[in-house]
Amino acid sequence: MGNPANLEVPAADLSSVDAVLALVREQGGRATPARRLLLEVLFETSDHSSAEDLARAVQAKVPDVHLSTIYRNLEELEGLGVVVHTHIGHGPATYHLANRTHCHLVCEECGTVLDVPDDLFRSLNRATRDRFGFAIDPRHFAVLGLCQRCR
Amino acid sequence: MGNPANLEVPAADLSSVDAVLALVREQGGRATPARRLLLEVLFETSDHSSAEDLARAVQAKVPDVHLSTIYRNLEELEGLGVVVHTHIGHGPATYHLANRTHCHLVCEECGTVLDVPDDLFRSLNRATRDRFGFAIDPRHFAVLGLCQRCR
DNA sequence: GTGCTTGCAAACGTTTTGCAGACTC
DNA sequence: GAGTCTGCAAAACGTTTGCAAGCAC
Repeated sequence: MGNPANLEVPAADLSSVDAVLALVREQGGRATPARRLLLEVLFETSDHSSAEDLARAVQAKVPDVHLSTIYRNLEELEGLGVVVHTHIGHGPATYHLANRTHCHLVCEECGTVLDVPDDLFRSLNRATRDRFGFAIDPRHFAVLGLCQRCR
Repeated sequence: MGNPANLEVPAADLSSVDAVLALVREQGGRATPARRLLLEVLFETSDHSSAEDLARAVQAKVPDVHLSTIYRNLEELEGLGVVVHTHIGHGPATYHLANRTHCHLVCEECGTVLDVPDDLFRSLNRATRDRFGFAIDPRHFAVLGLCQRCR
């Protein structure tokens, strides 16, 4: 209610890999090695990882997990509210655990990514809502511009 | 100065196709048929056109202009400050004459695109500038969210 | 054993690039 | 004639999909 972002995803239990796998099983899914490995990597990683990055990290543990499996699992986990993806300017989408989401400012010049709190967008959200009935989701797409150094 | 957006592009003379072609020639470029046709289409079109859309419109006049030529010319014209491109959610980039730029709100659910005035972003720009030294460019990427109907 | 999941290969949509010939100035 | 621009084909990029075999339950 006081939340400026609209999150359609239900809040899932993200306390551990096993908790997520239990949720997966509850929904009729299976606890496969590939899925567990991907979750382990997601729990270990904190920065902005593309599907390719995640695949590399998983493959460092078990080599023959295919990139398409990573994509399919990310999609599944996103539907469960476990994972969220963000588009950071050009280039590939990045994926995080849903409880680590935040907004991004990306420099068009040097590509620097600034992680910023949601509350920055509160007044924009109020304005778009009042004037257009539009509720922004500032986490899904980054906002581009010029960072301090490049201006 | 009172402009919330930072436009690196110099203000080009966009009064007519010929004015732009004169500018192109000034920069050592040439006034080719393909380039003239693309400019004509850009002057005639007002809505959000992808490179493919523009190619189709050009090809309706002269069939054998290739899509790669459209891309190359759009890139050139963008460097000259004549054209600007915007990313509207997923899907292809859209191109406009630089003097017709504006900001976009895009519904994640139904895809509706709302054209909105720059001044909506003024307070966000102030906040990112004060707190992070970051000057947003709200025209380059659309802001996603949920429109009135889909909420 | 049912049926979800996987690896692989191949396609996808958008954009970029290498090249030889054609055109503008 | 110098150098830009073109069409074409092919590649690049991130992502999705079809399929038969493989695994979780």
